[in-house]
Amino acid sequence: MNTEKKSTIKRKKIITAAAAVFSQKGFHQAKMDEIATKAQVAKGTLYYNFSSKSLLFSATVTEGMETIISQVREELVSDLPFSDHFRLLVSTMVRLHIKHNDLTLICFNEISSGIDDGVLEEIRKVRTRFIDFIAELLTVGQAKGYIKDIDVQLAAVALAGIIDSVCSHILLNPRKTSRKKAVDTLHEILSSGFLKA
Amino acid sequence: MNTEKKSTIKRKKIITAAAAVFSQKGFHQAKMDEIATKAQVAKGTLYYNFSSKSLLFSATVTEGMETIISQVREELVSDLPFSDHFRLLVSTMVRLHIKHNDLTLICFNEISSGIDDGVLEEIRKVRTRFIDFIAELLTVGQAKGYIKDIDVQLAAVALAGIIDSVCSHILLNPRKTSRKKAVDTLHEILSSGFLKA
Amino acid sequence: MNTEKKSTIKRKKIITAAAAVFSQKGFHQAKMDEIATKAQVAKGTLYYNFSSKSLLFSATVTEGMETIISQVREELVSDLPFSDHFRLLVSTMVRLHIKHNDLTLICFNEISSGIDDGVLEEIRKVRTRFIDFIAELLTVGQAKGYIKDIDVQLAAVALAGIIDSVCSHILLNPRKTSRKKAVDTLHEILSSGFLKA
Amino acid sequence: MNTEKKSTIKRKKIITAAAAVFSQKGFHQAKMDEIATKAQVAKGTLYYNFSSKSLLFSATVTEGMETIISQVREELVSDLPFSDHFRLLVSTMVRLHIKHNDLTLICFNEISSGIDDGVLEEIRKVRTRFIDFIAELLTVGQAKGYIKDIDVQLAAVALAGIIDSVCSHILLNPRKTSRKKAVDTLHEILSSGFLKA
DNA sequence: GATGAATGAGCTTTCATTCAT
DNA sequence: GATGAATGAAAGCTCATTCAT
Repeated sequence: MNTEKKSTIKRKKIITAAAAVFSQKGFHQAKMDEIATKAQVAKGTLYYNFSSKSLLFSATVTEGMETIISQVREELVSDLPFSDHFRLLVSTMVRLHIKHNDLTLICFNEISSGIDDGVLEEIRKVRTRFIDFIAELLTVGQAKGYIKDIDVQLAAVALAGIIDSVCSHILLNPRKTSRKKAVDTLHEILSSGFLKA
Repeated sequence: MNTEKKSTIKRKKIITAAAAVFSQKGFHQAKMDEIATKAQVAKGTLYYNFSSKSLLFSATVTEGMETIISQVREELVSDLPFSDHFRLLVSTMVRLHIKHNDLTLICFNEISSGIDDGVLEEIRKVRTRFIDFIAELLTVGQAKGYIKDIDVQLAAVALAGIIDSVCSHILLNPRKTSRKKAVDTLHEILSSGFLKA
Repeated sequence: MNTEKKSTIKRKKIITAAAAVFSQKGFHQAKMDEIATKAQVAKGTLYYNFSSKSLLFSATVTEGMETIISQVREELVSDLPFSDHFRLLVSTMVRLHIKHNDLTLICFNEISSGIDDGVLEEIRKVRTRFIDFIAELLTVGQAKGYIKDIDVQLAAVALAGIIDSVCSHILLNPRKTSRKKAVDTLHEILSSGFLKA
Repeated sequence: MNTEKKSTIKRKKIITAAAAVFSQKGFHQAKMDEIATKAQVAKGTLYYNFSSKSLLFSATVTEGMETIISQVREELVSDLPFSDHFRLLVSTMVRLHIKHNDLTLICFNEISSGIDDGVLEEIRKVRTRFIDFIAELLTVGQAKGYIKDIDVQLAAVALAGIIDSVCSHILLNPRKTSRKKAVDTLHEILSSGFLKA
């Protein structure tokens, strides 16, 4: 038991370090050396726990995204009337998106960059997993009669994209754009679109 | 005249090949050897025309995006009534986004991954340039009284993000999602939002 | 103990190989491949131990020169009367200069050729270190009343130069010039100059 | 005639530029591009006049050294009594050595650095030519009864080495060492050696 | 005679991965 | 389980040289 725990702790240290480095540098620019140093572990230990860089990346992303999804789920449990609930959804997603910027960056931007095909597939699954989760939320909204009768899958993709884009913009231009204003605008657009009634 | 044309032609061949390889493989996985082969020039010629991989990347993105912007501008000249015009805007952007998938992929996804700082800055400028262009279109719509009084900059970011996300989805799941349906859904969302009236 | 020794041994093998190749080919013409082959290690091992070619060069020169200096110092310990002692100094320097031709060649000839500035500075320090060592010997001679009252720094530079030049000449024309004759002539010149009394 | 002159002028411009660049950067670090730029000539023109970099180097050194030798010869014509004449020899050589530092640097320091064998041979000849010239001066001195009966060839090598070394030292430490003091010390050593009478 | 765009062999350096300890 | 010295394939980049104009 002790031994197993010890190794579990090391595994976590590695994943945490990996998440930080991967998100900061991107897959190809992240070096196993740096991850090992940051995790306070010898390089060999990385390979003892994950058989390749790609697999470490895969594990990092997958586990991280699971965490985010469960956090969103937790925070959305509420008894607010729907109009407030939709606003909460938007602001929660923005907050968590920014908080876990490392992972979302990886998950939404590093899709193309020439990683092992097998691993790429894994990353896509994670992304799909996230989209499905959003679609699920939208379906609930439709069932309750608040959300329009549109293709939830596509709508989820659109929602993820719009939030990712706006959050990245906030992080890149923190002076020009306040988070509150961003949430307001997002909420406005997502509620009733661009056009005047 | 002939000499000048010749060098221009070679430059273009290189840029074209670079766009293809960069978008397919991402910056770090794209190899100068492959670009050279695809452009049917010697590797040295790459460096004779662009002093580094980063600069070639930068030139590829910048020139490509300029092309896209001017194409959108061209296609949007029309005398349609506004409701149709907005639909045209959406469908045009989707079409061109998909057509120039190489460049949009690079431009919207390769922002983080450890490229030279100077070049990164350049890429950001290109992205900003595109956002500004969209914002400009939205401002015109506001002036004509069709578009809501929202922050155009943020709205442009949102618009770019939503289109990018949906187009990537179409390309990744060509069987599941037809382009027409995607445009319809996008138009619906962008016109009047997710919520029932 | 064993582990430490092993890495030390490899380091030494590399330095030895590097000294041979650098002196034979000069800094720019020396190839890391050749040094690796000669040291019987993989090229990566060179970089594992020395972070760049320049630094390997620097280490090679510095460590080598230290060795020479301590050898000269050892061999000069003697109780000979001064007149013999001065002859011993000259012949010892000639012998060691020729024996360690690799290093002296590097140290006195490769000063200009476009190496990293930082490393160049290091090489200059080594050279200065050697000159200072000679100056120290001359100062002792002055204290004992045998050596003229001249600027020891300049005299040391002159002494190093004359010996370097003559030794190179011997090595280049081994048939024409015997080492004994060279030492005799050097001793004559250094003792009482070119001019008749 | 006109055409020939024109090409001669270009040849000279190239040689001048080459001397500057080679001496500043050393053979391997000197780039044909830089020489062409400095000579205000297209790169092809370099190859039109000199079939390779090595040959350009060779020509540069040879022609330069010829110039120096004839300058020394000119300046040494004098009717001074010998004691003054020897001092003049030393100070003249120092002055010209420093003035033509480019060439002397090349000629005395770039001998080893992995240039084409054929060219290396050429450079050695130039060096020998210079040594022979000095030896010739010494022989005259011996004939006149002022210079000791030592091997003139070796003595010339020694003289060249000592002057090269001291001059380099002056150039490297211009603040610490005045040229006058250097000439005085050199003259003292070369006249009557290091030892007290 | 003169040019400069084009070439490609060859170099230094990086870094994921392995394996003896 | 854990380590880190050692590896070597692979990549970006340089630059002397060529040749069509």
